[in-house]
Amino acid sequence: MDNKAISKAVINRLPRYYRYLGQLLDQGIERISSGELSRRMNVTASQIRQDLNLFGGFGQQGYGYNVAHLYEEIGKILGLDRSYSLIVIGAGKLGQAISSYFGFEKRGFKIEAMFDRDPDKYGGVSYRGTRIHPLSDLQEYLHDHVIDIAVLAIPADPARTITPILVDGGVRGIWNFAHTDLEVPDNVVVQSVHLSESLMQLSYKINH
Amino acid sequence: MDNKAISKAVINRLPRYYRYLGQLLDQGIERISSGELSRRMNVTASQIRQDLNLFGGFGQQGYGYNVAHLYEEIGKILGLDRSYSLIVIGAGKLGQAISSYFGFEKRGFKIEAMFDRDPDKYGGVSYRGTRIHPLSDLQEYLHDHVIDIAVLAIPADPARTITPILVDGGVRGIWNFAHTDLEVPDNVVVQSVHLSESLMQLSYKINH
DNA sequence: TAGATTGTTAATCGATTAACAATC
DNA sequence: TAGATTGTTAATCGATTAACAATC
Repeated sequence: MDNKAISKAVINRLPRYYRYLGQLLDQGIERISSGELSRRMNVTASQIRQDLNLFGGFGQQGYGYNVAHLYEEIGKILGLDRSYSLIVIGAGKLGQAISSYFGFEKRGFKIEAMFDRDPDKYGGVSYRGTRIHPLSDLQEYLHDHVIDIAVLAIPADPARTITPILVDGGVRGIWNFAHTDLEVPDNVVVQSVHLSESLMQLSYKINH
Repeated sequence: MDNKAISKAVINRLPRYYRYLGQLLDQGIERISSGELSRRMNVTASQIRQDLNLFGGFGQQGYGYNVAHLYEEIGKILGLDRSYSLIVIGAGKLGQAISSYFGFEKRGFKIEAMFDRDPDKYGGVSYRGTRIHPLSDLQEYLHDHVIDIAVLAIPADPARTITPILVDGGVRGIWNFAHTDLEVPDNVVVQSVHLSESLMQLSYKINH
């Protein structure tokens, strides 16, 4: 699947291809050329062909790309052909927002449990009865359950404190919403969403 | 302030510099060399010097950079030396999470109002008494108030529908959490946070 | 002054775009 | 077949890193 080395830039673009292909699929469009997709996505056709070709010949000369096939293949590359078990650390508003977002579950990201320092405070907030455990039970929980991804929806300091517990507990990936970088060993990946940095980039753009 | 052209890559890094400098400031550290900062941030010293030099000589040979001064200057470049009026469209969990995040207000991002198709549903959810208006009042509201930034915490379809109302209403920037691209004229900027794409990037990394 | 460290140029690396032969 | 469009190489562009003279 990953014959040639895939650059970070391409990986960042893949989910957007996936989104547009999903839309085309919904519209009942069967095939698409790099030129037409280029017009819709506002990227060059050349880049589309370069990107897609990294994964092997999905296209066909004179025809273009089969939407359904390409959608499925990109889904596979992104790892969306399997499911993931998640826990959410932090049952505040952000943790609730993530837990209650239906779209993630649809894609195979299943939230198994939530954790909070103060689980009583958030009685009944979670979605579909996901239980909120006390944070002190985290280590034991990870000992008893196989968890692929932990979502950190807590402040920076506790996020740094909890990270080693997650790593020791066998978590493979951390989706980090805390305003801090995290140190993890090579076998664990971190994907950060720094909301305040995104907002600063917006304010920069407004002023320039 | 912006003598030389500033690349997108540098802008994306600025908030991270700002965060680290803020930490140094909290730790009472007065000066920092590009070498020491490089060690802490895991980037090359060369890149730090290149980046910071775009904005004019903040450093001093043989000394390094004055933390407080550099922090302030980067804040100015990011537009954090002024305040912004915001509205949040969508009073669901995500809209609530954003509205109730105290850090934004501290940085001068002031949430003036929230809007929802169904404002009664979310009675009393907002932070510090920010009022939730019916979405049907949006146009009139924007006529009567100067709003810098609109936050879109709603699904893709309504986000596309509402965008022209925001643009006509004089909004300067849109912080977009909807899973869609938005079309806006040149005088309006869009900063998107595509959470589902971020999660897909994480799943890609876990599998490769 | 001597040492440290920046500012800045040059070299390298990587990513994007252009072009066109291959081929469906 | 002729036309369309990919796959892929080469050219360009941009971003990062290395190196070192300038200078505090």
